[in-house]
Amino acid sequence: MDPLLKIDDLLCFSLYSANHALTRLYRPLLAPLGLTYPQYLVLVALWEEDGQKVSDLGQRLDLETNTLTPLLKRMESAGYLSRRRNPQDERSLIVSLTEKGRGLQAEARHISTSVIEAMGGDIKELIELRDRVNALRVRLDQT
Amino acid sequence: MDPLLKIDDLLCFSLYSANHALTRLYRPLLAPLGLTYPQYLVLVALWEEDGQKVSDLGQRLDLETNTLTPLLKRMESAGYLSRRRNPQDERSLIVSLTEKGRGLQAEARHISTSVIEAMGGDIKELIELRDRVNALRVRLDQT
DNA sequence: CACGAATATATCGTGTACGATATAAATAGC
DNA sequence: GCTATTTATATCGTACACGATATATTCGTG
Repeated sequence: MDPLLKIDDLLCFSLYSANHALTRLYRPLLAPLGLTYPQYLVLVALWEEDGQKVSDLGQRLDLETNTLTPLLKRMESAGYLSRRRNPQDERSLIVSLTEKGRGLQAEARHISTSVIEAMGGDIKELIELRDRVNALRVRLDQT
Repeated sequence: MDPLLKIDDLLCFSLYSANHALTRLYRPLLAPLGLTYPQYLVLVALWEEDGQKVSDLGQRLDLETNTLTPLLKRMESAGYLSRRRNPQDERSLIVSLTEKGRGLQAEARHISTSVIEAMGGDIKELIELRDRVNALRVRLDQT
């Protein structure tokens, strides 16, 4: 049988499944903050640069507005960010951190540490894997 | 700033995003067959071993019944598989391929080829990446 | 300046994911 | 052989993901 047609042989399955495993790892770490894993990624993006447009976040996270709009509304309800129309262009929406949203960054350091530890702790190895997976992602997006 | 707190620096994000990119790659390939990517993975698992219990599939694919039950019902409606109670133990459900479901395996070879090509085509490199990602997944599942 | 095209976000429908809970069948102890 | 427990699947509620479509704002061209 084609060796690439067994479930454990598929790179696509290993990525699919590793992503699930990561979500499961993050869940209990983020639950106390009332955050999901995609919401956490939004926070990371905003900590890196506050006041982004929805389309900026979409580009950074590779998500469409049909995913982001309801997600951002939930985060707004939870008090982590604000959504305001851009006065320069009323079509676009500026997403900004609240004080509460900025404050979570301190907690996040602890989460990062836990995740890296669960992944094995070898930073050099993790960075190499990250770069390879990122390279694959870029290649796939070009298609 | 902590270099592991920038969105592009997170291994978790690269996996999350590569998984999305893969789903997008598979979508147009699977759409003509009326299949989603997780449904395709179920077929791959059944091509490898037909007549598995729902719990076997769950273990192989790392999914719960709350995900699999509706997914398998949709695939049954589409005529790709049958769901029958195990006569030896009426609690469990045996999932078996129909003729139609088995027949898709020929088409899958073409899909596999397209995907590998989109990934860059270097099988050796892909296998190495797969093994590394799988090792990470195993480590995460142990936690 | 009018109006069609382009842009930015929002809405809708379907399909995963998964925690929590429910239901039904089998098993273990007594 | 009867009941408590365990096991296997199913159901429910919430939250992504995303194709398709809608709405509102801006831009471009005559």
